[in-house]
Amino acid sequence: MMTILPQLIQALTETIQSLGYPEKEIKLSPPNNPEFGDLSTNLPLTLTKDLKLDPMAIAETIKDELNLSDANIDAITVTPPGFLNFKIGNTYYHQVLSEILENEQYGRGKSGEGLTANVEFVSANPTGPLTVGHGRNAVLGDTVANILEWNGYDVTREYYFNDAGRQMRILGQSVEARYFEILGKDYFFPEDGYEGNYIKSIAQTVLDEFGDDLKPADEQFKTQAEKAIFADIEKSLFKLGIHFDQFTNEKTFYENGEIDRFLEELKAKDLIYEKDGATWFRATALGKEQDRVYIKGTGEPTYRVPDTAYHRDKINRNFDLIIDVFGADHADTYPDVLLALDALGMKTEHIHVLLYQFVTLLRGGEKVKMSTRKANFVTMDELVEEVGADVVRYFFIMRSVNSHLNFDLDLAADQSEKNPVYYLQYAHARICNIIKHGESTGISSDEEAYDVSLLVHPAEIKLLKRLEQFPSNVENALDSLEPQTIANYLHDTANQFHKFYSECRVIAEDLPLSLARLALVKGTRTVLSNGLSLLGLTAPERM
RNA sequence: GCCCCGGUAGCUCAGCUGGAUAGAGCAACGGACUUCUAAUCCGUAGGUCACAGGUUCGAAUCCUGUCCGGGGUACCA
Repeated sequence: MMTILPQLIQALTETIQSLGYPEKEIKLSPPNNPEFGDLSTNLPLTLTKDLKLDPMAIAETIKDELNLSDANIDAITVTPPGFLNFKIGNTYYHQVLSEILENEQYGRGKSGEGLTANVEFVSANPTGPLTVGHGRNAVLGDTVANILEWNGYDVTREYYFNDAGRQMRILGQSVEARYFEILGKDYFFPEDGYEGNYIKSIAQTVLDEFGDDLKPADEQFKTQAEKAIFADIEKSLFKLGIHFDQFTNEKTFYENGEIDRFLEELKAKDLIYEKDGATWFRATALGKEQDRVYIKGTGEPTYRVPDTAYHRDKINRNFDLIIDVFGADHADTYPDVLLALDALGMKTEHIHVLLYQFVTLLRGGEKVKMSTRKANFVTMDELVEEVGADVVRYFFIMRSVNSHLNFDLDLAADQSEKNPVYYLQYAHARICNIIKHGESTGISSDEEAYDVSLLVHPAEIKLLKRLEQFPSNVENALDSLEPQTIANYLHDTANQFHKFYSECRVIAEDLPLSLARLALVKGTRTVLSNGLSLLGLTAPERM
């Protein structure tokens, strides 16, 4: 079936050509006011200047010249100051419904077919449990990966971590201190050490497994801490329905020589120099305001170095699309990474950074200050335990990444029955119940012929119009990488369904109408269920 | 100082690649269940889209400036 939008654009293009008008990009969009029809274009307004004519007159001329006999257009109108409006015939929407019912995967796009994508997200170092702060990253990354997959991409979900740096060293020392504390021996708790109780239980585990004669600075303190914490992190992610295809360790790039090689190459381009006992990256030579330290006086590289080597590695793995999900605190660092890669002649245009603003947790109306080190945080596990994975995912995905997110714990927990995610799921559950009810009374559109053209009630048509927009909505989410648009779409669709439900009885005396409405209800279920699964939410059959 | 993000209803936020009368949820008020699920629907009330200029036929949306909040500007990540 031909979608109506390209059909209209083509007809308009041909018309302005035959009229000898200059070529313009043609935009068609649904007007706010339904009285103006289903699609409107400002084309006449954009032509006003070139033609030096009244836009209303241009609109009338185009209208008269348009040949839309093949399309399902019921009416074309012209409204001030110069809009051209199209009213789409119900037949078109009836065809859309038939299409949905033939295709369980309605809305799936093909633009990523044959392409690969890498989505790097979470990437929290294993120094403690995942906090709510990591939750936004995790849900965002996983949802974007879902969207890419749904559009045909072969997606690798990747978690990058660092177990060679300062944070991890202090983690090991923290465990070591608790170990000797348990043994009643002298111990040294590091400045900036990790204070959480989980450190003590890791120390106890080390004691149980390795005995009481470990010496200070034994590797096992750090190794066991990392192992235990990583196991917890993976468990927490699993509860949110998130899994990773690959974990990449920063250490790899030291061991395989990539970092040395990378530094050598920059040096060959005179982008590396020594000053004040440190090694610097000459970013100013590439247009930046200041140079950056690459290797500290202590001999330890700064995080930019392995990060850059890691990104080079991702580029070399030949993904068609590379996505990094970072918190706002990384806003200033990734440009340096890209800069160094550009300087080495690597292509970076296919790297997209998804930068999200921070989450503020509210409890009892108060901001909850969080620090992993101080163990003063709300973990993802606690949150998921309290409100459930669906609510957590929906809360994190329903807002734009550019917005600071206030997560009110009391609201999420206490008023969970009024949570918007239930609104969507309830629509799905209602649908399932209607279908079940139909079957119990011997009415099923699976078994009997139905006639979609019986759907003419305004509530039915409005719902159909929503369903028709699902594919373009998904496409839009893919292009913009803004998953909240899908959440918004689903909310509107559920709203249209609930209205339909309250106005139109599905299973009723009129058998042909019942069957047609049952078909509409099933089409709605397909859209809701596909949309919910894109967001990683469950689609319950009962609530 | 400079850079990034935000400022829209009482609260949390959509809408922002310029369109026609600015929306939702929560909170408030008033209606609708002998009916396929009332976790729903209908209605009322609620706005100087931070402020000031500019561009345009048209600005919440684009540009400039100011103010406020968050983040960054580390030899932390």
